Amino acid sequence: MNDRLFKCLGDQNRRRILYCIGRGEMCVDDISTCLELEQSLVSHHLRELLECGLLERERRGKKNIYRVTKTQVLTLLESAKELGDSLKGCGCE
Amino acid sequence: MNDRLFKCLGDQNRRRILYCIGRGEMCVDDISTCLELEQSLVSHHLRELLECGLLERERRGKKNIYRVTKTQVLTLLESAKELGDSLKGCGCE
DNA sequence: CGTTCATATGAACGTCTATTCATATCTTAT
DNA sequence: ATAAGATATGAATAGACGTTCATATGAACG
Repeated sequence: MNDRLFKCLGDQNRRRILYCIGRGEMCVDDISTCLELEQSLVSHHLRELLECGLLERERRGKKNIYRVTKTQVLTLLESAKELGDSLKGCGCE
Repeated sequence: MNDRLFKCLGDQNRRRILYCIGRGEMCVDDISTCLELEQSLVSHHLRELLECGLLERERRGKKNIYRVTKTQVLTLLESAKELGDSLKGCGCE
């Protein structure tokens, strides 16, 4: 268990998407242009994040708006970043 | 960046190894029998954890002793666990 | 030195995963 | 109803990853 969460966060583009949305909300196209990723690719990743329960979706007109449901994931990413940085200067690139 | 760390923690067996060693130290064979994993497999995973900088190795006689260098990773695993649990009851299995 | 214990390494294999391309779906406006 | 905008979906592909098996390495000890 927890495997899916880690696998989900294990992809850089998905983490970028989470960071990008942050505590606000965004539609697919905005994320797509913001991160310079293909719309289709973003959609696929959003689906995974959604199924993991990290995001929620809301229809608003033509657009689908995404929001981070569990903001804990942002702090988790932050701690991971700190840990990752502290691993840099120890012979392991 | 940070990609390798997440990928590393993305494997259940590697997380089990980290938990298993915990704040103590263990040799390969102990981990192997403790987790009921092939010695070879454990060795491969230890190598990855080592290269990520999460573990350090020490030769002691015939044995190789492994230790968790960055205990922050244990707390990180803990927070991830909590987050993962909170994701269970929201329609996403 | 040869043997045994403990571990590392490399090749091989199947499986999972990210990405792309093409197309379908759904919504609003004309 | 048709068209255009916005997004989702499915197939296909290439590359990465986890596991296993067989073998190599290294240390201690007779």
